[in-house]
Amino acid sequence: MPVSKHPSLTGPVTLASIAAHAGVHVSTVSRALSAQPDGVGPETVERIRTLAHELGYRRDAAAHTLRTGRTRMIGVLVPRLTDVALATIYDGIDQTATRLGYNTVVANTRDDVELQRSCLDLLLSRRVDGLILGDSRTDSNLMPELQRTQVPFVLVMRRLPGQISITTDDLEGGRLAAKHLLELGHKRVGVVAGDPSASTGAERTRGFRDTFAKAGFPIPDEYVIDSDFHVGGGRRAAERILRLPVRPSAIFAINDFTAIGVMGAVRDAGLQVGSEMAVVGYNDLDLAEQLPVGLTSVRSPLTEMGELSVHTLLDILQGKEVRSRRLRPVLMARASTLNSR
Amino acid sequence: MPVSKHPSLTGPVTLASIAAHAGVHVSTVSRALSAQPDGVGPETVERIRTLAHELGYRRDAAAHTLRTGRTRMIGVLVPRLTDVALATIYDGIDQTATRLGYNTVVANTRDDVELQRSCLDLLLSRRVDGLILGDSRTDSNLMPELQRTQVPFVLVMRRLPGQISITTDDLEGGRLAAKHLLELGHKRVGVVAGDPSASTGAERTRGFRDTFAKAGFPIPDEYVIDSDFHVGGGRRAAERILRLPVRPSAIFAINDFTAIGVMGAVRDAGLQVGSEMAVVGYNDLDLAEQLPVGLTSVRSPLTEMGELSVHTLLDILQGKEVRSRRLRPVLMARASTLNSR
DNA sequence: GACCTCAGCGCAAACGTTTGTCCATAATCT
DNA sequence: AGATTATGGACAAACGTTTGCGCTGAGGTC
Repeated sequence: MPVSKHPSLTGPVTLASIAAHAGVHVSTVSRALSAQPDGVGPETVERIRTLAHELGYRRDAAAHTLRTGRTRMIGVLVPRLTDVALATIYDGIDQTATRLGYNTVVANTRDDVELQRSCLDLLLSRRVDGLILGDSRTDSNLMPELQRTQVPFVLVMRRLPGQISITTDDLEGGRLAAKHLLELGHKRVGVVAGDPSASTGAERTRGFRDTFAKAGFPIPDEYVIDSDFHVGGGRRAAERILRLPVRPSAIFAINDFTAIGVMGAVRDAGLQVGSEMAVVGYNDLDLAEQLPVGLTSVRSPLTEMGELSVHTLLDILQGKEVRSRRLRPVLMARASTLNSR
Repeated sequence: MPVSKHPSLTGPVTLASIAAHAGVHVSTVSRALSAQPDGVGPETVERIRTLAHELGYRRDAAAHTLRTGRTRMIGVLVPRLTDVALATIYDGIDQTATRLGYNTVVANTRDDVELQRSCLDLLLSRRVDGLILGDSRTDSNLMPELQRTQVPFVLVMRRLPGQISITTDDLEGGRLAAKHLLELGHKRVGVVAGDPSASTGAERTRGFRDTFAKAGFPIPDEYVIDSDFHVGGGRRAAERILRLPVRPSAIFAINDFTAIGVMGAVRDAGLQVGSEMAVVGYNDLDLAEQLPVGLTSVRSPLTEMGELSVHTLLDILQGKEVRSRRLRPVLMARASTLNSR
């Protein structure tokens, strides 16, 4: 416990103040407090360390960064943390980073290109050692600018051509959902397609549509509604789908939150989720299984993606060769489709 | 666009390098780039600013902090961001802070007292101007230590006696839930009580139990199960409640996520949520309304709590007098209780 | 025309670290 | 015993900003 046994120094406790107390030079204190105290006697190290602890010393991050040029910080950009999928990835990132001696600082860009730029500026001016981007979009041209800064980065969750990324195989995920519905006999289906500028939205939708097309049941464009990635967007998109002249028997939603919105719309249309309208989500958040009607969902290993993105970034920082990874999705079938015999 | 018209300077662009280009002193550049450029000619300001922009200058946060002692950063501590309620609060915090010219840095403490301390150390060594704590616990003694650091802070979501906090009136929220169930004729109910060391858990539960007791139906201890705040914890607690010799007709869950876990357990026990087992949640996340069985929930203004906590903290920073706030909760009745006639 | 004012800018110190270099003392070797 | 080598520590510079102060010269006042 940093008790104030040494009331003489009231101001902020710095290396200099510790040095004054210990009667040594500030550089000695610095070395004594460093991880490998070279060139300082063992008992001096001990004496200084306990003194520092007693005084409640905390290394000043700003000064440290200024001097060394390194922050041991990695910046993370996500669309929004209220999306549990992204929050889970960030959780994986933060845990792994912490374990490896790094800190993270996260910013929400709301899928807004302007905000993306300003958040990036912020992180760069904080001199992050590297970046993990969870919000990459095909309609933004941040990448060339980013590469000019020389700050290493990896993408997570969403891909972009030519960039290192850690994602799930979203094409395959879309296919899995489609095959599942096809096996259950669905021929006419709707899609809540998410944001086409995000690779998640685009690829999950494409994998899904391609599979239905190959099976002989191409999905007309009016059955595919773009949306955001949230409950409200799913709800609104589903309302449009349910108003179509020929109602589909199943709806594939781009993620679990939009799927819940779909469920709400289906319910309010007087239909039973599962028996009268099959619903498939994506990500398999832990709440999917517990919903009153268990939600069939394509599981993607979110925490693992977070971990992997940190490891990849750190490999880059150490000059290692790295490659993109696409993790394998798995379909978890539940009542929201299985009760649709 | 920061085009590299000036290839001469390849290194990082600093005030000094701009000064060299412009043929002025570094201090002039500093002033020209500051918000109110005093003592610099208007045309010099203009010239330097465009030059800085062309070179892609970004103020070095570390040096700025080191010199000024201020960071315009506020640190935020939350149990975990995968909890949508906390993520929403953080979203409110971050948006408001950004709007007011502050940045936020968040850390997850997982309701772990050890982690709390180390995260706090981290934020303090980063010299945050103030702190917003969303993870305060009655079983941790961080407060005295924190007060010694002189860094201003406010609590959000959870209260602690004697500290400035922005919360909802959780006692009242618990009462609202109880009154609602009493009006519907429920006499024997279970409670998924959350973490008793968090004021949210303790007070929602207390308000709920007190109201039932006053109505003549005290809730026995074995019908009140402590839990965490997540889906899995809700599920496990509900499983225990459902195994009780005399099964209750309703379950009050400490938040919406645990309520979803309760719904899963109820469903798997072969009961219909709503008609056979009423369920009440807390927070009214936007997904509550859209669930296959709409979840009755006590709405708490999460985003507003976030905003208010920032304003309060900034008021403290400006030396203003501030007071704790308890926002009013509202019960949103839906199918998970209304279909339980 | 001498004096003052003040705008515009340069000078230098300081913030708290880290780290290469150097010096004194003590220990080791021949 | 003298020369050499570790060893423990001091010294000082540097990282990029900000900011109080001082200097110069142009314009205004009497």
